[in-house]
Amino acid sequence: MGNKKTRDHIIEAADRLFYRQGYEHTSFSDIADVVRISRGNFYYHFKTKDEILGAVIEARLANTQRMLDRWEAEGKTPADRIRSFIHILIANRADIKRYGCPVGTLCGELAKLGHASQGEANKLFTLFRVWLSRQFVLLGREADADALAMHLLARSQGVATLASAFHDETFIKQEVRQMDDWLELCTEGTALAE
Amino acid sequence: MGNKKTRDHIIEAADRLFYRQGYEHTSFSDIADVVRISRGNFYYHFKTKDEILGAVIEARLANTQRMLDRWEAEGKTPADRIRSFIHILIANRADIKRYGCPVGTLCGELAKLGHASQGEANKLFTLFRVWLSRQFVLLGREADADALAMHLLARSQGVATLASAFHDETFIKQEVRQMDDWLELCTEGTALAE
DNA sequence: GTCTATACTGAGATAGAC
DNA sequence: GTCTATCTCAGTATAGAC
Repeated sequence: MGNKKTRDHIIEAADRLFYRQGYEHTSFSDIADVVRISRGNFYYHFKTKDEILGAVIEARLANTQRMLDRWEAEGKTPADRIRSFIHILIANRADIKRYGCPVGTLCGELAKLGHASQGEANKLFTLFRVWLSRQFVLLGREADADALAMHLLARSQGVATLASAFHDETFIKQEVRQMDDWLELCTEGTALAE
Repeated sequence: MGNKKTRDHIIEAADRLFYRQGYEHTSFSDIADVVRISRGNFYYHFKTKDEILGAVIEARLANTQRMLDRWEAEGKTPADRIRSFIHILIANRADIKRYGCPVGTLCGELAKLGHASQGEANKLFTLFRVWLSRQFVLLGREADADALAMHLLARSQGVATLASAFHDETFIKQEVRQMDDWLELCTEGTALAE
């Protein structure tokens, strides 16, 4: 409908700013400055700030799903695909060091705010959880696939949190190596996870 | 100096509210309501909101140090002491499920705000890191003591983040069991961490 | 579809009486 | 040491011109 560009620009700018500064700490002016529109014009595209958040989460869900689909298509084995997940920590290490994980920090903030979009944001986690779980099933770990998925998610989150607190990229690489080793063990038969 | 009670009440209330609602989202009115004083009276005790945050972090640092000292005194072996750390996840699981880890979420928020007290808050992590590292040295893991400490810290953080997102206490217990097993392996000779 | 002007609210902060 | 009253400012949101 009409000009979709401005709306998309707003969502894109809001996405970045929410990640870097947090949702509550980001004002309309902040977004308007980036998009180069007036604050007034803003309300033509979104009636409230919550609405922007909704659109941002929606966009993130779509982008995440696309990424998972790509990993699914490109990875030859389930182990390869899980490694794609593990290695986003490396690919995004510069941002993670500065702003933490985009999913974890957003969900954390919305939880504290008691925000209505909490549930939607948590779906980002669910997307990864279900996808990883499926890969572990393909790996022959039907019995504990979901537990393994949650375990890996948790480790990634922890790495992001500490890397951010200590501004330490080396730590990320170190832990990624351990996760790779751990995955290796997972693929060898049906022994215990660790 | 004079009435120390009100000041302490303010710090205590602010501490709770910052944990549950986040620092930025907590207003003077929120704190004043809990302490049952007027907003005006507030400024007799603290000149700015940042000053309250400083006092809260100071109090948390002191409390954390006391807790570590207690663990040190009570734990017979280094492994026992490390287990004290791991098991705070169990002891505080109800709060963690609702509000995440008090250290991780505060440091995360201050990082996004670009707040001046970021460094002070991160000292909370350092307190745990150094203490854990010392325990691993006593365990005979001089070579990788700090890496093990960071690894354990990261896992705790990840568990707290996901437990909060999925409102899942069972997951906490499950992961704590795995961390106990992992610690067991650490104590057996000088093999690889995992 | 974009702008300017403006209303309204809540938050941090100050002044001064008691 | 605590209160009420008040100031200032930033942020969300609206109205209406262009």
